[in-house]
Amino acid sequence: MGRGKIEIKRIENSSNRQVTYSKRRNGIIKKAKEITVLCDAKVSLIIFATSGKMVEYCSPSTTLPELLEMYHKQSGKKLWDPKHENLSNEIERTKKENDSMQIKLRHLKGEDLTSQNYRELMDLEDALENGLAGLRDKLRQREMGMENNVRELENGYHHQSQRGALNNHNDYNSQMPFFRVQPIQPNLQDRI
Amino acid sequence: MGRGKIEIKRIENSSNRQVTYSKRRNGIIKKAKEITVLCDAKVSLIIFATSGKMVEYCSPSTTLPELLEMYHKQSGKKLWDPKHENLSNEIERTKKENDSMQIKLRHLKGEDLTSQNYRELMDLEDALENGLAGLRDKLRQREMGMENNVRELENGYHHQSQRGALNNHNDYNSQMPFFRVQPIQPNLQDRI
DNA sequence: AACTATTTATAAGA
DNA sequence: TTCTTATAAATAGTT
Repeated sequence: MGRGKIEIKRIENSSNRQVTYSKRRNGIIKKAKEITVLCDAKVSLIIFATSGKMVEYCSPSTTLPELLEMYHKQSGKKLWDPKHENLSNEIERTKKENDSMQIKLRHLKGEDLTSQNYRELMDLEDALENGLAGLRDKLRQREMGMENNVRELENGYHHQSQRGALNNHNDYNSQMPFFRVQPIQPNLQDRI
Repeated sequence: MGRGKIEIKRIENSSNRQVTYSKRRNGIIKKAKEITVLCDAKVSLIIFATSGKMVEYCSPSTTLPELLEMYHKQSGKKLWDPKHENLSNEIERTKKENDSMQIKLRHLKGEDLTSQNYRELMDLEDALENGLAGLRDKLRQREMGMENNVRELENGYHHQSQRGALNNHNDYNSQMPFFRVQPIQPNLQDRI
C-alpha cells in the first residue's frame, strides 16, 4: 500500500528499512489498540528493531505477566523452564570461572600443587616473583612519597618485609640450617 | 477501511464484533509477519479473544522466552516468579564473588594496588612470600623424588628456578647492582 | 465466505 | 525526520 507494491522480503537499503520499520511499527501498534477496543481483545505486542530497541503494547485491561500466565495455561508451553535453563547455564558458567580462579588463588598461595608439571610450577614461581616485584615497587614508591616517617622506612618496613622470608627460613630450618648465614636475598632491593 | 468509517469503540453487536475480530486478528498477524521479514524485526504478538481463545505469532528467528528475556533486560520489568528471582540472585552473588577473586588475583600479580593501605600491602607481601615458600617446598620435594636426573637437579633446575629471581634482580638492577655478589638465596634450599 | 466500496496504511518522493 | 500523495492493502457492510 503505497506508491508501488513491494515484495515481502528483507529491505536491503538500510535507511529505507529503518523508515519502513518505524511506519509499520506504528501501524501495527495502532491496529493492536484498535482490536483491543473494538473487539474487547487482550493483546500483547512486543517488537524489537534490529538495533535492539524495543516497543511494547499491552491491552490496558491486563498486564504482560497475566497474559503470559494465560498463554501458559492455554498453550501448555512453558515460558519459564527454558528461562530457568538459561539462568542455570549462566550460573554454571560463572561457577566454573569461580572454581578456576579459586584454584589459581590456591596455587598462588603455594597450595594444591601436586598435579602441576615442572613447567607449570616454574611459571607459577615467575608469577609470584613478578607479583612481589610489582608489590615492592608500589611499596617503594609509596615510601618515597612518605617523608614523614623515615624511621619506618629504615626499620619497621624492613623488619616487616622479612616476615614472610623468615617464615620461609623456618619452614626449611630443620633441613638446612647452615645455609642461612646470609640475609634473605629477595628483599635486598627493598633496603636501599 | 470498508464501506463505512467506524468509530474505534467496542462493537456492541456480538456477531459483528466476532467477525471484525477475526478479520483484524488475521490482519495484525499478517502485519507482524511482514515487519519481521521486511525490517528484520523480532516480534511477539499474543491475542486473546473475549472467549479466551488465543492466537500467537513469534518471529521465526527467536522464541518467546528469548524475547521475554530481552524484554526483561530492556524494560527492567519483572515477568518472573520468585524462583527466577532466586536464580538471578545466585548469579549476582556468584558474579560478585568472581569479581572479588579477580581483584585478589590482580593484587597477587602486583597490579591495581593504589587503594591499599600499608597494612594490606604487608599482608599481601606475606601472602606472596608464603606462596613462594609453599611452591619451593613442592619443587624441592619433587626433586628429592627425582633421582634420575642429578644433572638437572644441580644445573638445569637451579638455572631455571632463578629466572624469576633474576627478573626481579633486573627490575632493581639500576638501583642496587652491587648487592648481587651472592647467588640468589631463596633457592639455596633447593640445592641440597 | 465472498464481494466491493471505501477507508486506511504506506512506499516513494520531496 | 516529517510531510505529501499516489497507490496498495485492509476491511465494514453487504450478499
